[in-house]
Amino acid sequence: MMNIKYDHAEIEKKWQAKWEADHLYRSVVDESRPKHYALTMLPYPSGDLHIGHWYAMTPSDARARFMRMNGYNVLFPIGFDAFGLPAENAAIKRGIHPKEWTFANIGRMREQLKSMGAMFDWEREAVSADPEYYKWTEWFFSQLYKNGLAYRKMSPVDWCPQCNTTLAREQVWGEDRHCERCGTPVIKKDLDQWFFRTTKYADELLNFDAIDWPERVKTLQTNWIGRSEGASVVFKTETGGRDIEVFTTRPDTLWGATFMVLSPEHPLVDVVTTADNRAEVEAYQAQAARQTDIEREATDKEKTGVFTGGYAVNPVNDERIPIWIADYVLMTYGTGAIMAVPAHDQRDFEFARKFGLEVRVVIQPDDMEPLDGATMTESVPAKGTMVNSGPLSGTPGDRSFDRAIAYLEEKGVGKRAVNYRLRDWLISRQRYWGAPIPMVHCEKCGWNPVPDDQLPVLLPDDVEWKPTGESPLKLHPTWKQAECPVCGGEAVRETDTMDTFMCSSWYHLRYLSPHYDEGPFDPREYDYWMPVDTYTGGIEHATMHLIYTRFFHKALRDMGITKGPEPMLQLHNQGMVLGEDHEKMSKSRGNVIAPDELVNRYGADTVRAYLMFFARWDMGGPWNSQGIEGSVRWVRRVWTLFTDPAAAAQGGRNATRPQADADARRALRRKVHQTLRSVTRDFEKFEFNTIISSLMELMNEMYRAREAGLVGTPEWDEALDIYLRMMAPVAPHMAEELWERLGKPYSIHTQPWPQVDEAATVVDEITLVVQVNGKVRDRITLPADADEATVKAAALASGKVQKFLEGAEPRKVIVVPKRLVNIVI
RNA sequence: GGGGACGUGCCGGAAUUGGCAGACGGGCUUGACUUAGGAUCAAGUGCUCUUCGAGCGUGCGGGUUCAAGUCCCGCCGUCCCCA
Repeated sequence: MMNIKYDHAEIEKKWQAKWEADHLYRSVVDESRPKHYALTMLPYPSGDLHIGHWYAMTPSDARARFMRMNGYNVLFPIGFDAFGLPAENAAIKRGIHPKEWTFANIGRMREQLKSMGAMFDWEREAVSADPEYYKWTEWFFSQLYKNGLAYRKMSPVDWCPQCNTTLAREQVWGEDRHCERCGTPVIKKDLDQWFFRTTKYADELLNFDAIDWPERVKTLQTNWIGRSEGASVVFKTETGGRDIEVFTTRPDTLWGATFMVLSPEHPLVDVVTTADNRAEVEAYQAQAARQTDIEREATDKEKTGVFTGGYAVNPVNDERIPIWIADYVLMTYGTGAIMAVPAHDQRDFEFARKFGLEVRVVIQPDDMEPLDGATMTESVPAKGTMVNSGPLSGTPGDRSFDRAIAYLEEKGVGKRAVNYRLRDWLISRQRYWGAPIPMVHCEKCGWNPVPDDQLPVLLPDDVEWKPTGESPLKLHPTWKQAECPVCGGEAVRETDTMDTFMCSSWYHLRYLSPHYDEGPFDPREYDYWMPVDTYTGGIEHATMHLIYTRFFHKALRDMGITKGPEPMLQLHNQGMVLGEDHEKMSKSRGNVIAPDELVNRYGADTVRAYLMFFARWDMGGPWNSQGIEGSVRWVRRVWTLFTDPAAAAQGGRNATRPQADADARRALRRKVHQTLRSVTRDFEKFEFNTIISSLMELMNEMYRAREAGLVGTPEWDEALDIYLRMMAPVAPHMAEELWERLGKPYSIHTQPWPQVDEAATVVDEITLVVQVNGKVRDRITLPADADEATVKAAALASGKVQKFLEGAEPRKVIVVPKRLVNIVI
């Protein structure tokens, strides 16, 4: 008697233990087989595994398993992005050391991850907070520094007063410019900080030729980098003798520049401001500093500003134009100064009208009435023929841009220029729990990197936790003391640590050889496994991690450390699992779904199946605790079908049923191979929800086949075999158990993916829809190879069709082979 | 204000890319088996009309086409990114 009961806890425990003991998921370099590097974004060890982790990882795992069954040597590693602020906050709040907190969380999450039954190669686990890992994070910093890609600069940076640290531009979100992590609005601070020269790679980062990534991500990155072409133009000032450089995308409007506007923070404000205007200017600067960038730039806001008293000279016509300051000009875009062309820029126009400045038309669009600066009620930003523009007057709109630049270059007052919105990556963090920046400062020799043989600069364990806003490293009595690597004298360590995005920019490389100590990775492993073939994770990293990691790869490539144009060839983003209330899950809303409870109750296989089934993976959607019953039933019914196949046959009327006929057997085989075809295609395309529906359909068909007495036929046996192989990536434990019970060789996960027998999928009879004027009126069954004339005749012969024709002669008959006939009258 | 995504039964979602709208699942209704049912099995389930049959139906309004959820134009709504 077979075991009828499906005990998921026992089965999952049994196979997880066996797989681990057998190293079933160990991936090693094997030149004889094609490789496939499947990577899922590494988790932050926050404490507990979230359903979102399951949603990101288990379909990725299923895909990796599918690739493995398709003959690839698959690497599917996992690790932890273990540095970061929450650990430190826990330390401040509860007095637990960040290291202790982090590694305890990792221990718990490791077990939770194992309950997924994923094919992670745990022997490659990498933890970014481990010294054997961050040694190399530091080493990469030194490499970037030595190659001129890391530099220190005093600049106004975004500071989160809650987290007490600076943030990269990418970590500042939303209209109110809040901290990505805690939601607190950021403020500006002038600080000496370390930056990476990401802007050097701006153009290359805009090139996506070598990668197959979602359009959405490419668009986000393109917009983020924000390349615009134009000209940089130098305006001489009358006072102070220093020049103001501006960037403009409209050099063709230069003759219409009737004033200049500096950002209130612009360094030349002090220089150009006259004594009479100084008080007013300083008052305005103070007021602007209190506003957020968004408030300042809001287009519906009344324009404000003050005159500095200073004048500049428009280089194209030598006219004297006043210099104003206004908060709508931001220091962070371009040069922090603009030439104002009110006739052709709306913000400049509003400003000019408010303060009574001249509006001078220099562009006349061909399809508009002649413009008049004195009376126009809004700016005209369209291109058009240049007018009132000295020697360039009359230049048509399609040539104005290039001619204006040529003129500037000829006169030596400006040149073609490209501006990027992308900033250099600010990586300094004034916190303890991060990879130390391996730099020391000596009074005599300045900043120098810690020599490689002294890496890693270890974080001290004995630090004080005070919510002072200062890094504990700064307060440590001895840690800062160092020896200057150049002169051997006394030097001071950098106490800032690195942004954790630095750690995650190269974790895919550390997985290759997590314990290798002659370099960040073993080159043999690199040559075999890299690049990553499929990368999966959330879209929220589009302008952060995914830009950083591309930059990192390219910078390293130029140093000869990595190879190839890109680190990750294909990217797939999963959506988000929402709460049952259709809202984003959060503790405060109380709509969080805990995967551990689900696994206890239903088993990992069922949870995996439901996560793949309930929504399109790239879209995500609301959790439904009622809906998971569908997956529960599917798993259970499959179990019953396999463990009790003869029940129906033995149990009653079916016992007396004659042997199934050839048609039924052929129909079963057809359904099996049709399902195999669509499941294979859907796995290739990461369309998991339709994989599960196809498997459900086939199961329903197999139940009918069982009723029809097909158990024991070769077609039935083939169906069982193929069914389990298709199911193995989705429900690995149950598939393995049933595979064993069928007496097949261990392990199902090393079996080849079945091949579609196209001949078996061929149908010999098809049902055609017959429409009259596009409305379905009848269905006719014909041989699949019936020719058009036969189809037409059969359609017209239909009694129902005749009724609708009412004797009329068809004007047209359209035959779509194997689909329908449309009779037009 | 600019860019992008989305809008399909009561609900989650399918639709081979212009060819039977609503696959698969949840829920619900009815029935069977049961001491019992939040188990299992079977049937039904877009809306409207009187059943047969027909009409209508993929956010709204137009268009192209023999044929539109799918393509085009204009709106409305939701969400995201950038200003």
